[in-house]
Amino acid sequence: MLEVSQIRANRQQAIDALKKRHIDAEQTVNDVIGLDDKRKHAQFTLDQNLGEAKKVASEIGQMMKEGRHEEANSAKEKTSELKKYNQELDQELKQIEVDLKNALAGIPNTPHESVAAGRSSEDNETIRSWGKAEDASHATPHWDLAKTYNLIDFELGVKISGAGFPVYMGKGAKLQRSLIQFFLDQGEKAGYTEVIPPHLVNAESGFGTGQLPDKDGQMYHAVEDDLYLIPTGEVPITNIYRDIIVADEDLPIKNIGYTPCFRREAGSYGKEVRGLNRLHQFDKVEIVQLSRPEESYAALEVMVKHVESLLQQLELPYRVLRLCGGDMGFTSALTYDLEVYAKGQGRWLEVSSVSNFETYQANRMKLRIKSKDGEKRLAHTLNGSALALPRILAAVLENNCDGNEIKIPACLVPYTKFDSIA
RNA sequence: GGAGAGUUGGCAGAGUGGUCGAUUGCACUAGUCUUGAAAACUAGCGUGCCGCAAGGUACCGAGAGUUCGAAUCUCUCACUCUCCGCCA
Repeated sequence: MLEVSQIRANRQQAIDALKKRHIDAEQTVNDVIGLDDKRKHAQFTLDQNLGEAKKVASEIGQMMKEGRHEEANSAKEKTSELKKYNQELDQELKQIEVDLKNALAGIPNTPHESVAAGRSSEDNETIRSWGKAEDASHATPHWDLAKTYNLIDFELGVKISGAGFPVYMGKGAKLQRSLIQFFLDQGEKAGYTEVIPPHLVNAESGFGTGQLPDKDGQMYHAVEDDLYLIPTGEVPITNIYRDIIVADEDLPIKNIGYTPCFRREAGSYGKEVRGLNRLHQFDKVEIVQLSRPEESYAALEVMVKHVESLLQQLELPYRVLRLCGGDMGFTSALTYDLEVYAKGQGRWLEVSSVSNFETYQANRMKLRIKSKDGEKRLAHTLNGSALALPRILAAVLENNCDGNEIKIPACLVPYTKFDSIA
């Protein structure tokens, strides 16, 4: 959620920045400022009236104490009208606050100045790439390899749950688990503290990181208990710090966590989503940072480098993209996507998304920093996949198969305890 | 799932209708004292909103209600603890 004070101070910049998302925010921004004006006025009037009511009440108390009952009774009668009026004002103020919050929550984050104004993934900018994306028209896609080598059973998953819920088996399961362990260990080396958060969250948490109300239909909802299955570890891990004031000297705060992720992916079908490319349940290791505003963009770069080092150790060719305004998530100010080249499909697969949300999530969550001299300000939040498992697994299988056996990348062998799948 | 007891500021813990946003202790910050530290003493020390400020206003788990007036009374919900039941 954008801050009203920022919108007021930089009204035109905000509108211009949102144009990169192809949103004309002029009307909404004016509405927000108008509602905020109304809110301030209503708050002022209410406070004044409450003060008056309070004064009368304490006077009555004094009269009662002194036994002046008649005076007290006549004063009581006079206050009833004031009381009624205050109730109306209170309702009015609450309504304005709800309207204002809804209007604000409906505005996406303002893109960073480096973000281009494109419309779709076509307009994303490739920042750099590593490794060679070999032509391999004869290479095999992972869904065939998974079957040949008995690593993943997609049909079995269909029986148990439905499409998009694969069953990993034997060395496939071990490889998956090894990747998770490798990612966690690398994160710990980079200074992240591991957490294992809940996999179901309440609506407040969903709102805090911005999944609600924007992406309501994309999450599984356990209606009976009004809990949502997490679409990413970002939600529970970032919400650890909801309604928290952190001491400046405790920053940056760096957490890493492995969680399964659940996404409804309503309406997806076709070869783009075949095999492991898009699932309803998948595993991911997520890194989250809370940062001082002036340090958040430096932190973002370091996070991207961390993800790159994982891909390099896995020897997977990749490229780093800076997303354009039209392709960027609702809550993000700047997002880098990392894509690996999957030889068997001849495609780039998105395996990580690293974002700086600036104060957008912090404002929703009321996550603040308190400096030594008592000054309070909103923190910046950042997160990134480090990494998302299924597509990494797909790329590892496709890129390391020589037609005979699949070689395990050296960095994983200490975890898998086998160096090839034959 | 059943029965009972609770939920107050960073922590502990008073407060059962009228200057209570809240006694006190600990922790924390600054100062005095000290060669330094400790101790002692002094002062400060929650959050939101309105306001240039002075100040005002709201918040005692959440929401609603009774009352001129609620931390205190009533109702609903959430959570915690104890006992019983069930269970990896």
